[in-house]
Amino acid sequence: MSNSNVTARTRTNEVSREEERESEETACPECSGNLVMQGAETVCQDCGLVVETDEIDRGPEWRAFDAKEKDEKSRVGAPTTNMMHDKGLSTNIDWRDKDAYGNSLGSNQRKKMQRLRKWNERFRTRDSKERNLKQALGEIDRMASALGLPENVRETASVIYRRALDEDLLPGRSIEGVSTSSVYAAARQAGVPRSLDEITEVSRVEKSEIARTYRYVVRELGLEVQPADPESYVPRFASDLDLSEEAELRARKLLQNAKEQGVHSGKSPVGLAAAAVYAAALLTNEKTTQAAVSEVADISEVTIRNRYHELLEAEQGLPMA
DNA sequence: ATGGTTTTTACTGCGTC
DNA sequence: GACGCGGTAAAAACCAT
Repeated sequence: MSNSNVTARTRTNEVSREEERESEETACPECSGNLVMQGAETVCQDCGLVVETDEIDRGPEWRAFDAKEKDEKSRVGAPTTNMMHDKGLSTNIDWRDKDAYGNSLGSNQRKKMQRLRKWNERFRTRDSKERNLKQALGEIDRMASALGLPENVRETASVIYRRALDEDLLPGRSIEGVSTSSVYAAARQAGVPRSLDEITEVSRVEKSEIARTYRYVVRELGLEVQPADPESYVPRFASDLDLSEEAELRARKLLQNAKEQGVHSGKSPVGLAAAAVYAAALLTNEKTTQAAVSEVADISEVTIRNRYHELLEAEQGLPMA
């Protein structure tokens, strides 16, 4: 250690100690975004709020006046660094089978060292997974709030991601892609689906990759995601279009009806929902255009037309509900 | 890769305000 | 004339094989 480390520094005051304890929470108090260290400051990744400026002083609290005194008073190792994910605190075991004096080890010792290396490596990769997870969770949170998804969806998305990580599904796939897929799957499982297009809007990866990764994750994890229920899109579309409760109910009926008759197999759920909403608006004499529905549902007008004809036809076949 | 199905794009004609 | 709506043909996207 160099002599410059020996300079006296003031002790950390009580206030910053208090802050330190509180900042163990990694969420930003303002927007609950991720916190990151930038030099001596802890700032929020999302809103830029500076949470903590008063960094703990990690220098020695004593002074030494010569090398001998320093050796006596020193009781710590290398300074911590932010450049390594674990701040340089993890253990490294040399690959050489030599002891501290450079002598070769006996065969028993060699075996022991091999075992130690193995385990040390295992714990270290666990650390890297933790870090990976942190980043992914931040992403999941960001996307979920951008999509207006409730807390429990983020929860399940995190669980899915964790499982993917545990099953070693990550190698070869981007963190982004997998976390996006987790959000997509979680939203569907929770009955508040978002279309792939909507997901793609807020993700940093392309649609094709999301779809591919999503399929992969679902398959490998044996996730049970039934095809999205068109009905679950209805409330959102209806409220986006300022339609009445009545219209919303009407749309649901239309869909249930269609479901019983099996008209909807193979058609995109979003298209069905959009068509039902449009048809319902018509039936309740509320003002909407195909263009408007197409807008909020991200579905072409043509598809809406085709679907809503089918819906009405199905309605004819059955007694009015 | 291929073929079948669904969705989208682009365009056209009709009626209404 | 612009707008909403309906229809069509061809292209594109998607899916299972």
